[in-house]
Amino acid sequence: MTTQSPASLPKTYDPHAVEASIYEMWERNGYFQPSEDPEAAPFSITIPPPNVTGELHYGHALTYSIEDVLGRYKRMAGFSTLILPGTDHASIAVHAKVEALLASEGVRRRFEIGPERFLERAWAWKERYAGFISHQFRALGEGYDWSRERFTMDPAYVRSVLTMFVQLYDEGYIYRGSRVINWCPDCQTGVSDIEVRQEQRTDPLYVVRLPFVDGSGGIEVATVRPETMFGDVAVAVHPEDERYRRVVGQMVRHPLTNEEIPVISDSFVDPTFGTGAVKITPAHDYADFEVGERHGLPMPVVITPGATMSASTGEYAGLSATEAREQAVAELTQGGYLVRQEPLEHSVPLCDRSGTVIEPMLSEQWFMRMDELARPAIKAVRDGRVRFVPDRWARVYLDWMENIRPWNISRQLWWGHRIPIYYCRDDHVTASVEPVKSCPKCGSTEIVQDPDVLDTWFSSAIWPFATLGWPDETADLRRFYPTSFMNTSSQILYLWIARMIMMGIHFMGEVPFPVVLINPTILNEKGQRMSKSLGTGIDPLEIVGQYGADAARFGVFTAGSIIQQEIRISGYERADEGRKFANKVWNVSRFLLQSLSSAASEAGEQPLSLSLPDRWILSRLSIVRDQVTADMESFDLTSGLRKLYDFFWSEFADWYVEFSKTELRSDQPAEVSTARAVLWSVLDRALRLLHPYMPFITEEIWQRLRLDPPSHALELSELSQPLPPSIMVAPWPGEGPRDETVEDSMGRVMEVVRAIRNLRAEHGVKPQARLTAELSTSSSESRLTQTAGVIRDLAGLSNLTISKIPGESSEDVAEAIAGDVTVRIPLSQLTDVGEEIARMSREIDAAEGAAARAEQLLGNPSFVERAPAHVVDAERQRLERSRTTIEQLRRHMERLRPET
RNA sequence: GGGCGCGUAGCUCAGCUGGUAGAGCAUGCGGCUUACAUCCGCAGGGUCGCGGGUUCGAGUCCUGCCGCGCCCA
Repeated sequence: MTTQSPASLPKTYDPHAVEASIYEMWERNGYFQPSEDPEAAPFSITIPPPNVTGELHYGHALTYSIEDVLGRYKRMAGFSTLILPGTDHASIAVHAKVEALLASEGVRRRFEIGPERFLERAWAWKERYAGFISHQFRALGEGYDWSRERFTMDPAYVRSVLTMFVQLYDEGYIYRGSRVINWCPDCQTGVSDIEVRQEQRTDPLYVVRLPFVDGSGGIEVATVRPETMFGDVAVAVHPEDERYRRVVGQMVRHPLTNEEIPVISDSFVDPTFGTGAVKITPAHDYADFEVGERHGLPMPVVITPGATMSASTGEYAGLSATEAREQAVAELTQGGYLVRQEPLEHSVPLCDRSGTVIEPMLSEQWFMRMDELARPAIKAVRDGRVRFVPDRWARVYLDWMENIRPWNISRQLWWGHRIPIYYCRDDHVTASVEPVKSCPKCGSTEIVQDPDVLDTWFSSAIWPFATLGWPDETADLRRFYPTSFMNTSSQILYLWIARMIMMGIHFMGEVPFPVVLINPTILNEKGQRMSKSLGTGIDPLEIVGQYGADAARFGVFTAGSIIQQEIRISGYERADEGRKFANKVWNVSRFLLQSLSSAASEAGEQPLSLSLPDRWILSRLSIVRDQVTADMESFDLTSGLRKLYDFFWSEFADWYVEFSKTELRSDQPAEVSTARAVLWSVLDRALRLLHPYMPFITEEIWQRLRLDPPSHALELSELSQPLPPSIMVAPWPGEGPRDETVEDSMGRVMEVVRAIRNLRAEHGVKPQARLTAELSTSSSESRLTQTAGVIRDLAGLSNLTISKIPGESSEDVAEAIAGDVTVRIPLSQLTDVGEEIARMSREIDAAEGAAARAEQLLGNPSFVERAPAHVVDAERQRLERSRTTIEQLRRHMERLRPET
């Protein structure tokens, strides 16, 4: 951070010169840590932990900046604020990365080097990449408490996970069982249902005839996977299907295995699909597995974890599934069993992680019973103890929760939390957080631990309290649980949000957070979901490097509403807009600091004497303050930032700063010192409002601003000496004065200025030319006389006269009407009469249009009768004003015309 | 098949409980006006996807279609 004299600001804001040192200053002073003040209410967020191997893309900048904006706002508003950062160990993702690395070294499978060496490599990988994410967070300005950073494989966190497992095991929620699971042959592990995505494909459907053993014909079944026929144990038909009623109970001879299998009836069969008869392969199909269970059928596994045919398939053994399929089709054709084949559009399960086709496979795994745990979590959302923003997501959550299925929590991987289950030689099972040395049942010391690890999402389910120290009753846990807010993408609503709510209630007795903001999916300019691994992501550091962190944040908040389902980031236009905005803020501040430090500031103590423009900007700021505060509370962060943008640029810079130039030149010392105080305090308050969004530039300017507030400025800003050391810990601006009359008056003054500018532009008057103008109004002229100076300066006038009623002009004039004010400028100062007449008729056309519309509305009796009084009244006034305008302009044109 | 979101100016998007359509970028004209040319002033540009309906009045509510996307089965 620079500490030179306030007046020596460079002409252009350079984010890169200041950002790193400002962040370092915040962190060094401990501003990211929660205040110890026992009076301060807590506000806490445990950030959604990114994958430790991943890098953040620009979409993440939205998620994580939302947390930072809320955190900074709440901190300023007096809360003891904790934003706790961390990363997730991402079992499968790390496996994929490390195995790719090993492959490049010629190691084809992790099994070749064994778990110990593999884990060494995994830790090395983690160490190398973990720092990168925190670097990205810092570069974006996220004010997280790094002293409390957590990783899901930290020793303390591991203990939390094992404690969780053992308790759930002891309570009977976790059990070992054989079920058909989603096996990924590429990742070499099972994955849960929600880590599988469906893809529509068209494949040949083979219709195969299975002959009855008694020679009385056969039954036709259809399959897209003939290679699984080695695992067929039955043929099923619908119990009410008349076509097959007689054959239920008969045996058919399987053409590939030559074994006899029964025809059974089960109502799961869809009689309208295919032939209405289906082969049952319990070990390799989810639905067939359930049929197999219901009917007590054998469940032979015929495909190996490596996706090759198992030894039991005879000459097929060792073939890949594809090879086996071709060979089986050939054999069936040859034997005359293949009746026909036809194309079928169906959905194929793919591994979310690797994209490989999932092999449904009977396997022994650890499962968790979810229905009972889901019940209170459903209730919590129904009661509103957890609220979704936007609220439509509550239904998506409830739909899933109400149909929840057992969760396969074991993974055949090495990187992760090893399942704390120990077996002795006699297969006694012990669950224990601490390593088991001897079997508690038989005393055997031949103990082996279960080889599998837990699903990563199992460990993230306790993130909101494990990070705070659970199962220990830490001070942080007492103070900051439940947390205050959670936000994430819709994609992990089931994987993570639902499970956190269930586990929070189960272990802590309270929901983990009252609000879940589902932020929009960020798409790139082609409309693809932004993802580093798909190569569709933009590195936020690239944006920060090009435009600065504040601009990068501005870009992500203004690209679309954060309430939407998706936001498309097309190019860097919004970040560029943010960069320009930052420069605008910078230059307004630069002007102000120069004005404050100019020689005239030695004018001595003067009382405050607020002019109309002063009162106007103070009132405008009060309104913006209230709106931004409301937007923060309702999480409409896009709206809040837009309002600040408009205020800074279109009101403060474009109008008030220009007004103040006139006031600062005044020969009245009180006027000068008041303008200074107002400038200072408006900038101060506006910077504080903007700080959560654009933390760096606001800090950089505020550090200079705080050095030397002009007299009376602090009372307008509700601050007192000594000023806070950083804008981060300065108070959130309180309510301020609002005055509608003042806003209305200034609105009319601005309208007059615009009218004159418009007149000048349409007559092609050079900007340097100074004109004389005459203003007249039928209503009170005091606001015009009060602001004559600023009107003159802003409209480029050398002379300005103000009168009560428009009189007759002694010379030809151009005329414009701004509300109840008539503006006249002698035509001799403008280009020509023809131009003025053309302009007039355009004006008259516009006024006639407005009048016609109002007339039509007012001519409708039901409008006058039924519309609210103020709407009708507004139309009447509009009509009257338009008519006056038309009349006046017509008269004016009459006078001009004879001379043309 | 069920659910959800989107379709507004050339482009990207705002438009809360219904009351004469806005911003940024782009475009045209004029300007280095001592904070800013990363700027200033002025201007042009929209049958708010299409059809019905409710209403005095609909971009905003209801309904049906069309197109794009996401989620679930």
